[in-house]
Amino acid sequence: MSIEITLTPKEGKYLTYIYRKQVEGDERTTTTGLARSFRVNPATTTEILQKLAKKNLVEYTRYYGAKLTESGIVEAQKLLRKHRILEILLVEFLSYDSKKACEEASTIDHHCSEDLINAICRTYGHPKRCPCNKKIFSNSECRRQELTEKMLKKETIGDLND
Amino acid sequence: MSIEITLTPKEGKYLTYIYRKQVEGDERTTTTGLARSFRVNPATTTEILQKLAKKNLVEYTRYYGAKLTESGIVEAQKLLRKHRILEILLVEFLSYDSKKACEEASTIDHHCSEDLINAICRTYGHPKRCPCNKKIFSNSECRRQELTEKMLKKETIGDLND
DNA sequence: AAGTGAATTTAGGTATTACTTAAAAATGTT
DNA sequence: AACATTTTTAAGTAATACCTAAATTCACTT
Repeated sequence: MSIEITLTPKEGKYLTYIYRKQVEGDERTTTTGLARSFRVNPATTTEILQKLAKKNLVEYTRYYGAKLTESGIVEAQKLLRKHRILEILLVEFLSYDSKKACEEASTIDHHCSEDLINAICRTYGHPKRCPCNKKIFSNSECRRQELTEKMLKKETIGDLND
Repeated sequence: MSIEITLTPKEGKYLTYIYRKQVEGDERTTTTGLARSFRVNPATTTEILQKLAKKNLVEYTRYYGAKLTESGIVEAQKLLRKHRILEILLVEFLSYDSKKACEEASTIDHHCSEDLINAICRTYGHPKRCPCNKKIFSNSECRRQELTEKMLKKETIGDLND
């Protein structure tokens, strides 16, 4: 198994912010850009970028900015998947409008286990898009769990017929 | 409006623990009892009890123990409501077994807004019991929100008929 | 190429949460 | 009243997430 990556909530938020910037075509994310978005002092941003760099999630160049590494991209996509799957639950099942759904999802996404997200994902048939039409990245584990579930059901049915 | 009560996640867990003890008939909760349950040093427990006392949620007597105040009971019930409503979602909608549901609910209950909990509560028709049959405390705000929702719907229909 | 102004980083600091150990104090039990 | 146990206090640690002020680097202009 690969080495565990642990992220604090804020680190996660920075990571997904950088990811979104990158998707929009920005080669790098600057300290000031982050500082403005998160309404914090640039010094705070520098600190978090350094932590993300130490965890090998961003390639950080002093005085220049940061871009995600390969595993940074993977982590960001995992987090965005959590966020977007939650949005689906909120909109589809609880009738949230997509803006409120996004806000609420933001406060809990980091705390939700992958298991929970996968359970929602399976319930909605592995959706490919969130309510605002952004991509949801597929998760092989999630599909594997579904197969396991089905096999268990078959076994149970078998037992009943014994 | 009443003064805001803010609780850290751990303070919340201590509060609901004391509540449960009280329901079971225990007049007081001791430092050692808490320390054993949370697997921490008794000194840690003392500290948290003092903080809860400062927030007027427990009546804490040195060397004796703690019991909830009126507002402590209210807060504990709010937290337990969150926890139990989440359990319903996990069990009913996502097919969790009740043990796993409890574990997962514990990791997110504190972070869920009252709005989110109310939305789930309304979806399930203001359930009175969680999957393990524990009481879910009713919330007047939650029912009020439902009435508002219905009135908005009526208005919309009215508009269409204009 | 040097100077300047803006962006960025470093250094040092604060507050909060949640824990620890060790020593002091209170309790209750015989 | 003495002693063992429980509990508290005091002091300290580590992590998170901020800050200010000063130093550094960059980028642009002249």
